[in-house]
Amino acid sequence: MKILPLSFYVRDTKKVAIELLGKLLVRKYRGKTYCARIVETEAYLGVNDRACHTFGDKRTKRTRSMYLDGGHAYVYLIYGMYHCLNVVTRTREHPEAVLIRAAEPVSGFKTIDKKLLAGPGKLCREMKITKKEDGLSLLSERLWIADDGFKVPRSQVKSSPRIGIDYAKEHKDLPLRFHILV
DNA sequence: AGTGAGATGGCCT
DNA sequence: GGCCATCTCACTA
Repeated sequence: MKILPLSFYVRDTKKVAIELLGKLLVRKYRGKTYCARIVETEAYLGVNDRACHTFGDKRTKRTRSMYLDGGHAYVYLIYGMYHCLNVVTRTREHPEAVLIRAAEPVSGFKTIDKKLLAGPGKLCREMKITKKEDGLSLLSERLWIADDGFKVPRSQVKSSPRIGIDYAKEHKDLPLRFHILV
């Protein structure tokens, strides 16, 4: 069980999005440890990607942590009631990130129902991830991603358009969503 | 099985 | 004031 090092995150965002599939997301909160296998991600490619919060180099209070170096968490509130967890990639000169859209429970959860963490809002709700974790290092004690040797053959990785970004005009159909085929 | 609406709040213009 | 990188439940068929 190897914690992913900084060098994993400071790379091409699309590559990171694909290689995060099958990795273990681990969260420690109030004495409990939640562990889940990542099965769906989306790449957000920074200042030139209309779907990305940093499109046009938009530096706001919300996007602040996207301008950290790779290996940090970017967490934001959506629809007033849900949070979304992103993994910041590349360097601070390239505000890009990977949205963790879904995972499957491995340990620490009340159920191992595969639907439990299917969706970015549910994942954050069940893993107790909120704005408090925004900007947190993924080499921290409370939140990290690990490789337990689980292999995902590239032939099992399917790409498709990203979800819920109809406003992104010419970028809305880019195949930047990745998930593991069942 | 598939569609539609409501909840709800921080942040941008 | 209006928009969201969502989820759930109620409704149709």
